Amino acid sequence: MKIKPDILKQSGLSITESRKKILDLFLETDGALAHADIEKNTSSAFDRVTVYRTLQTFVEKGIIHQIPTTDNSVLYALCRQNCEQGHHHDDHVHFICSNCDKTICLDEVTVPEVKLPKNFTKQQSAMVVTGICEDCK
Amino acid sequence: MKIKPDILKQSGLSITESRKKILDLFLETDGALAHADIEKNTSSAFDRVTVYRTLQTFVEKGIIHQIPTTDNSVLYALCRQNCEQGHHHDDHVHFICSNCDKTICLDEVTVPEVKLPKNFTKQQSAMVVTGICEDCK
DNA sequence: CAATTTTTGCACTAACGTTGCAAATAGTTT
DNA sequence: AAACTATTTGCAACGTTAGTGCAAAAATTG
Repeated sequence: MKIKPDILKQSGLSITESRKKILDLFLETDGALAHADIEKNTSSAFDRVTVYRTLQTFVEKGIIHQIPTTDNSVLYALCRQNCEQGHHHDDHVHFICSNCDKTICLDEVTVPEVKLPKNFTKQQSAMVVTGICEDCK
Repeated sequence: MKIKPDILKQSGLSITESRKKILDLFLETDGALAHADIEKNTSSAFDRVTVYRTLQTFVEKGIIHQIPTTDNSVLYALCRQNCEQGHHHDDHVHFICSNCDKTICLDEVTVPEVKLPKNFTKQQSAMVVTGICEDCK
């Protein structure tokens, strides 16, 4: 398990209550978190705006990444593995359970390469699989 | 090119001005459309609410599908190929151009299969690639 | 073309996200 | 450790986006 202040310090961020708490939440949580989840889980200890700004900052610094969804919600997740030192791999597959609605980073499953049509250049790719997770089976 | 009334009729929908117009838009457009694009392109001929409801209905009936994004916007697209008779394939890759911001359905590029960890069951999968499209090259 | 069903538009409400600015907190210097 | 500087936070206000109930209008049915 990583030590929170380290993650923040390595990213050149001041260490504040909200950042520690929100980072904590990510470290404790299996799946991905939506803005609303964070507000709920911090029992509104912080202002909505702070949460927005913290998430924004974390994304900029590469601490968390965003997960695409089809339902107008933005999800954020921390990569567990191989993402220690600032540079960030979010090339793994995300899994959304249609039963419990949790979003899980499948760190072991890498997004496969696809052959794009001529004259298309790839920068990034993301993959989301929906289905039933191991807990709901 | 498909004939609009047919698509509507086949889905068991009444044929109305708004539905024809919005369906038209999708048939004319290369890429995906956001709610806002539709309002703009119909020059506000219809109420916002009508647009929302029309899109909802189209998704339910499998005429259009939603595209996952990371930026809190919902995009809708019509499948060009192999989606005639009600049943719907949205198993192709979506491409978002980081230059012109258009979202394009790569109907020819199928989402590759991935091997999920034990006890995960797949229902659907989606893949989004960002990069530079053929027009911006 | 009249009766029934469906769809539309309006008004209202709710949720989400952003910005400016003053107060508070964290980092830095001596 | 105190004083200074820089950063971050919370509040208030604002704007946009999305959803609902209900009466009017349009479409379908016979």
